[in-house]
Amino acid sequence: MEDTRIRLRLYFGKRLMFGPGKADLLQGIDEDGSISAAGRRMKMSYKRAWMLVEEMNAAFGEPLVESTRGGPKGGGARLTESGRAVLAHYRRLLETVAETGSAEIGGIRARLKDVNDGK
Amino acid sequence: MEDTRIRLRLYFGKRLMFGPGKADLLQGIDEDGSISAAGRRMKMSYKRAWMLVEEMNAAFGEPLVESTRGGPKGGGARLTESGRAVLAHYRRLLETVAETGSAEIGGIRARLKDVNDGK
DNA sequence: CTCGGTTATATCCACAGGGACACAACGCCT
DNA sequence: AGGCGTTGTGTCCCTGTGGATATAACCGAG
Repeated sequence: MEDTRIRLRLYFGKRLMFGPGKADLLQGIDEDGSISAAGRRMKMSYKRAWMLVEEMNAAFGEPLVESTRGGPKGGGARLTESGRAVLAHYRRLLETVAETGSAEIGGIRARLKDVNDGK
Repeated sequence: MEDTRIRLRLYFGKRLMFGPGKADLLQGIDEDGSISAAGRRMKMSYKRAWMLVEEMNAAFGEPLVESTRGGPKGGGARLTESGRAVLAHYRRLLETVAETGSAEIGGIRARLKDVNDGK
């Protein structure tokens, strides 16, 4: 039952798509305080991580990630209030989908081969 | 408001992912009665269309698409009852998500730049 | 018995996306 | 002043995903 994963992407015009990758990256930055550290942890090249951040910051009214260069630890990055809000919205959206969609998802799942839900 | 599109993919184990591409293809086959016609219409190579069909048929207990070769019109394909059911479940799932998720989606959307929602 | 249009399948190849790598800029701390 | 670790940016190259293409099998219609 729990090997069913949902991936949900939002497309706003052609400007931005927000999905699992960006969400995880935001969370990683929030936890690690660093773009590169978050990228390493999720096995994403720094270039890619940085591109995603830039894309988000460009698409939203105020940036979701603030970064600083230099300093004691070389620099770092952290989520803005807006960044945390967007991430929270996305997380809650996924929860809602998992709940309200369970019937339809179950309907599809029931027709799958290999009904190893026993146990 | 309506330029927000939702793409939702379901992953069952590592066996199958069902998403917009396969759903549209199923619908196309249902309407056209042909894999190649459906593929052409949605600008998908026959190879790709056929691969998707094979993947689905292999993953589900009973095939979603039945196909025949030869005959008056060369052959054709049509959805099984199971295929129509899966497609219907997926469509309804998307509707449910759009409804129950509108609050959270709106929350994200509100923070986007270029607030051109004024008509 | 050939024609037509489709399913089914294999081979080859172009191309974009992303990774690896290199390097500059930055600023605090010792 | 120099070092450190990060952000920021460019360049090259590899890979694998899918497109293009070719061909066989199929079968009723005319």
